[in-house]
Order: sequence, then structure tokens, then C-alpha cells
Amino acid sequence: MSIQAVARKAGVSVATVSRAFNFPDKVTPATRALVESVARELGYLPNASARTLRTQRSRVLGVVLPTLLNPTFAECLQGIAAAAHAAGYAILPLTTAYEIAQEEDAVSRLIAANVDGMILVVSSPSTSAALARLQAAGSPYVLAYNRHPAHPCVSVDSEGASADVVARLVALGHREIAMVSGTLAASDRSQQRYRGYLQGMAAAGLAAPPLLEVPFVESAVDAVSRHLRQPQRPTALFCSNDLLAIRSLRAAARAGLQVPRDLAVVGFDGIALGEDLTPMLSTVAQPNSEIGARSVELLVQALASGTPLSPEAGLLLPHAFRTGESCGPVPSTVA
Amino acid sequence: MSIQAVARKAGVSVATVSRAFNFPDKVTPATRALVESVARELGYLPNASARTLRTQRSRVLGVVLPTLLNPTFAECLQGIAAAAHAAGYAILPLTTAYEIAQEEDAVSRLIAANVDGMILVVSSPSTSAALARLQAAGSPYVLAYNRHPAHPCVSVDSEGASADVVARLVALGHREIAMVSGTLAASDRSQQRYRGYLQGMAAAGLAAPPLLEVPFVESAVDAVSRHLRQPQRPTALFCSNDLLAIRSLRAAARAGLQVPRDLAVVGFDGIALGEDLTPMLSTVAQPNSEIGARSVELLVQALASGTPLSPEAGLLLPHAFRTGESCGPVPSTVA
DNA sequence: CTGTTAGCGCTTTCAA
DNA sequence: TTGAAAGCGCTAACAG
Repeated sequence: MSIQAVARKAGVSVATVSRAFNFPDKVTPATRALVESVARELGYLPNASARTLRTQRSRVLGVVLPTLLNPTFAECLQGIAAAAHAAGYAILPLTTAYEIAQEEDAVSRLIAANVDGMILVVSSPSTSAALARLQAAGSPYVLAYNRHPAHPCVSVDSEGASADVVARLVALGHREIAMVSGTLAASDRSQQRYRGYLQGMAAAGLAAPPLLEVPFVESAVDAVSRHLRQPQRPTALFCSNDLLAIRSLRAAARAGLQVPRDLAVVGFDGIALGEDLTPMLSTVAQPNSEIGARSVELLVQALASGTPLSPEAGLLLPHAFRTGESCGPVPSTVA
Repeated sequence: MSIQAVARKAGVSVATVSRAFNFPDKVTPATRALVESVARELGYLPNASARTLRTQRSRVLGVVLPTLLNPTFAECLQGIAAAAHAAGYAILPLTTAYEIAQEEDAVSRLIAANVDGMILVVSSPSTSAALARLQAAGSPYVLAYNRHPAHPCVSVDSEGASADVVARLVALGHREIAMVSGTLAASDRSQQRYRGYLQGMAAAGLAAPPLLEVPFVESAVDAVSRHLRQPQRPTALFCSNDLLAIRSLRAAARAGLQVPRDLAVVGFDGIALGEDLTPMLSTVAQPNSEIGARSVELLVQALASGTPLSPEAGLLLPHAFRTGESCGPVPSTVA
């Protein structure tokens, strides 16, 4: 079903049909009505590939995310999809499984797909070849969750938030506060969060125990519960993300510890599911959906104005400490 | 960066460049090497829109899902993406938020995007206008999770699995088994699961209490906990999906009930996160990723052979009862 | 206000 | 084995 068929059946030229769709007020109401009715009758839908080829604009935004299996990114994508739709853009999401090689591949595929711009969550902005390629191609983009002075980013102050978490735990009487993280090298977020933790500990005059780095998330429960069985176990666990926090909750149970009575657990991300757990997860809630939406807005705005996005255009969105039930005062017997 | 530029720089015709990429053995090794090196040098990437326009094939598969906020579908999409990639296809996922109008809209957009085929999870196959439109357009498609004799579907035996859950609960001594479900009308899966539950109850000679239908998932905890505070409360809850089961776990705690000591809770879906909860969720585990992957395979196969997919080509994949910790025998004081 | 036409980048006959 | 050229469906000058 092509524009030709519609034109023929309506007895007008293809240009008129095109105008009727793209610039409704450049044709007489009568023609427009005629074209519209014929189009509907024929079930005509403009061919996106042809339009893209001709206009050099696809009205598609590429999205590069680590994984959709972490609800954080699923929530973010939700926000991206909604905002993009509202702005008249479609999205093309690709996942990288936290692998650098896949980041590059994703960017290539998106360029080949003629996306007008991209929103990406990369592992590490400073070392990303994918970003270099993007900049070289002059393709507009925004980083989400990442934070780097040389790129436009939409994120929260992970470092500050993490330091704040430590301060809260300290205020609750905790002094043995350990941090649990996934592979530090896998994401700049975890590095920032760890840095914030160290700052918080230093600010409280506390010595930070070694980071409990859990390379394979699958084995997190084992690793953490083993750690919790040690005699000088921490009284509080600050986890680099909510998925890890959930596993830590399980690790605590496995080690015979009751949360929050025997152990405080705090996460980071603010996934919706955390609110449904028992105990409800205490966490640093990021506005995941909004991070996505604002990224889109920034990008769309840049696309409309033709101005490339400068790093200064980036946004630092507010986070909130979500007071759940997995975090309480240190037991007096220990304190 | 177009094929023209590569051709010019390599001193060959565009046809040769095209062949070097699409039919490497239709050009001499020397020409191929030349073309490849020039292309790499120039950073040439074939323009997908142009190719699609010319060949009438996009090598893109459309995907229509209710939401990515339910890990079930995120896991499924993961499987779809992997299988599609392996088969040389890209995917274009769209979510409908369980709204019929959005299903139609999604199908339209995917048709306009020239997808070669679609995988969809619809609300109800028998009443879906989106499916009717698809069939009219002659576009190949597979339904995932849905089950209907008139369409090719990849799913599990929800009904049988649900009846089996009831049988297991009965074997554990439960007689007061209630079912918790989202809006029944919103999905054929919940209807099948409810039907299976009723069958299971009937088979055990038990009277089924009224279905506890929770229209708004947000209020599930309130609704269920209220239900659990009634004097003649059930001793076991069969939840139509894992998200509801997680909320029921919370509702139980809210009602002062300990799981599984005072109440058994069983879910349906088998989301990965269920295994990390405490208590670990007992559930009917569907092979979510495989459901996606097999759907792709079916579709790709049909695309390759040019044969339209018949309803009989559908697949019924095996499910497994995942024995977690949220489900145990009925306490002797009650039995 | 409407029509004619060139051409976006690519693949694919058809000839050489 | 390679090249010339048509044309996929659409939009945007330009002309009328």
C-alpha cells in the first residue's frame, strides 16, 4: 500500500497526498478529507524507510542499556519510551550486558539504523570507544546514569548520596559499615558510590573495611553470607544497587541474622519492587523514569534546535533516601 | 557515508561494493579485500533504510509486550533479543500497558516500520482487533504466552500447571486455598490460571472460595492483608503471578502471619528475582527466555520458507514447579 | 492549491 | 567478474 495507490484512487498527485499528511493546512479541507478517507479505506500507512531515506531523519532515538533484567533500567526505558512517544519519536533499544564490545556494536547498529540521536548508559565514559565513535560521527547523544565532565549526562549525585547513606547509618549508631558492590570496573556508578562511601566513612572518622566485591552476582548470596558469619561482622551493609541489597537480605537470613534487628541493609537505585519486599528495602531512590524522560527531552531539544549538546547541558536530578524497613539502629548489645 | 563514496574511492562500481558485502564470493578476493579496506577506512555502514526500501525486507522483528516492568516480559524479551540477533534480525519492542487500544497502535506502527514479522503478547487473542489487522495484512506473527486454537502460540500449559499447584497444596494438607489474581479480563493467562485453579479444587473435592481479584496492583497489599485478617482466612494463597505473590508475602507479614508457617504462598511466572527472596518464592516457573527464543525461531523459520505460520505450528513448552520456601504444610493446629 | 520531477542509498536485473 | 541503470516509497523544490 503506497502513496501512489492512494493518489491514484483519490485522483490527486502523490505530492498532494504527502502534503495532506505532513502539512494538512497546505491543502484545501476538501482535498484533505478526500485523501484521508481514501487512505483509511485502503489502510495506507506511510513507509517509514522511504521517509527516512528521503528526509535523512528517522524520528527514531537509539537507546543503549546494560540490561533490562535490572528493573532500574527497565524503569528508565519506560520513561524514555513515554517521553519519546510524546515528542513524536520511536525508540530502538539495545542491551550490552555490561560488555564494552557490545557497546561499540550497539552504536554501530544504531548509526546504520539512521537513528536521529542516542541515549546511552555506558560502562565508563572516559574509556568508551563507543562514545569516541559517536562524537566522531557527530551524532547527538546523552548519557544516562553516567557522569563525566566531557559529556552531557543525566544522573544523580551518586557520590553525595552514598556519603549521605553512611552518615545516616552512623547517626543510627553504626560504626562497622561495610560496602558490597559488583565489579567496580564494570561501571562508573559503582565507582562513584564506593567513593562516596569512603568519603562518608572518613567524614565520620571511621575506618572503612575492605570493599566486598562480588564479581558474579549469582554468587552474591554465598559471598555475603560467608562474610556475615565472621566474628567481626559489620552491623550495616551498604549495597551498590538494589539487586545486590535483595541478595544481601537473603544472605543475612542465611547467616541467621534478622534485618534490621541484627543487621542494617541499604541499597541504591530505588526499584519499585523494593517497596513490596518484607522488610521494605531502604535505599537511595533515583528517579529512574525521569532520568530517562529528561534525557529524551534534552536530546529532542538539541535535535530541534540543531545545536549539538554541550556537556554543560547535563542534568543532576534529585535523589531521595527511601526509608524502608531494612535499616535500623544498631542493637545496644553491640553498640 | 554512502556506498557511492566507497565505490568512488575504491575505483569500482556501487554494484561491486554491494556485492562485496552481500555476496562476498561473487567478487574476486582481490576486489573484496579492496572494498573491505576502503569501507573500513571510511567507516562505511550500509544504510538500513535504503536497503529495506529496496529489498522490501527489513530484517527487523516487531515485539509487542504489555510492559517491561514485569520481569517476566523483560526475561522473555531478553530471549527474543538473543535469538533474533543469532538469526540476523534486529528487534523493535513496543509496550502496551495492557491496553487494547495500544495493541492496535503498536501493530500499526510496526507495519509502518516495515518489520518482517511480529511476536506479540496480547490481552485476549479471541477479541483482538490488532490480530485481525495483522491477519488481514498477511504479516507473519507468533503469539507468546497467549494460547488460542486459531493462532500460532508459544506458551506453557497454564491451566494444567495451576491445577497441579492446587494438587500440591492439597497434598500438603491445605483445604482453604484461595486464589489472588489481577483483573481477570486483562489477560487470557489469568483466565487460564483461574480455570486451572477451579479444576484443581474440584478435582480435590474442595469448594473454591470467591476469587480475590485485585484490579489495581498497587493496592494489592492492602486488599490481600485485609482478606487475611478475616476469621476464616485461607491457609494457602495461589497467586496469578509472581509480582502479586511478592505483594501477598508482604500482606501476610502485615497481617501478622508468618510464611510458610501460617500461610503458604505460591506464585506463577518464575521470575529470577523470586529465587533471591526470603522466603524464596514457590512458583510455577515458565521458561521465559525460551518462550521468547522459540517464538523467534518459529517466526524466522516461517520467514525463510515463505510459508505462513499455521496455528498448529505453535509450541507448548514445559513448565516446572519451583519449590521455594514460601509454601509448606498446613499447621497441625489448623488442619 | 496542486502537479511534475529529482533523488535519498541501496540491490538487482541485464549486458558487457 | 564487473558495470550501468532502474526503481523501492517518499518528500521537497519548482512550476503552474
